[in-house]
Amino acid sequence: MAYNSVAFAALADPTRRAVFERLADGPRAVGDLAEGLPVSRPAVSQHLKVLKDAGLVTDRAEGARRVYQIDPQGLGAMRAWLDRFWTTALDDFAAEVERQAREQKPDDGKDSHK
Amino acid sequence: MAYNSVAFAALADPTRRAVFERLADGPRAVGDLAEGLPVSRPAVSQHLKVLKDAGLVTDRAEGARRVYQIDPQGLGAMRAWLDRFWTTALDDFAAEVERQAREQKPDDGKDSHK
DNA sequence: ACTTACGGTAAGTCATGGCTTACAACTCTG
DNA sequence: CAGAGTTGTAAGCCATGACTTACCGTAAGT
Repeated sequence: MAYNSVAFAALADPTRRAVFERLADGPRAVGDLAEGLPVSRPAVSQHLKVLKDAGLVTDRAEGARRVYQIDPQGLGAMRAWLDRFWTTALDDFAAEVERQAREQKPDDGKDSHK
Repeated sequence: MAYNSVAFAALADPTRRAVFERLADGPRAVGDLAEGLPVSRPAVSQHLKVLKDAGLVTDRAEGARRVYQIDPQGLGAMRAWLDRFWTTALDDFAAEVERQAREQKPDDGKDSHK
């Protein structure tokens, strides 16, 4: 419930989004994620902690390595939050278009014959 | 296209999300939005600029006042971005559950030898 | 034209957080 | 057991950004 509040902050950082996008190809270990990214491995480790706290990824031990993968939980919370505004946004947008149309031709009575 | 990159950063801030949520009730003016929030009016104005640049709100002049409302554009971009990971996340999650189940009872027929 | 209301912008302060290097803990291999 | 490989954490530096007050432009009312 309180997940989305941290989730948006988690995905706000470009580097963190890059890490998250890499996880879209499937589960990966930390060092594997780090190489190719323009930041150090500890930085990636810190980013993964933030993503984990946001409920966006999960981690499991695999020998000496630690494998991370995308967690549907945080993702679902964000989708739900956005959907709360989706219909409202569309309604407001439609109303705005209508408003502008009335502004364009104020002579309109009731029936526009063409 | 490049909208979602700024959109997540825009919704990362709690105050900005509060402003955005207030807009869910319908279009409002700046001063109207400001009162009730724990920050000054210029702060709200700055937040609205960020939300506007992110394609999350639109503004129109209404006399001396400026009315803001939610814009479907940025919202749609975010939904699209999240949906790219949604199916992947569910697949990975299902695979993880399956993996843990195999770990619990290694006598299963699939790969019982090690 | 003067005054009031509304809102965007500039300048400056201060906390947040992203990055680095250094170090500690843990696992596997020889 | 020793050494290499893999990862999390601590400490410190520094850029970003959220907030404030002060100011300016614009629009309506008298």
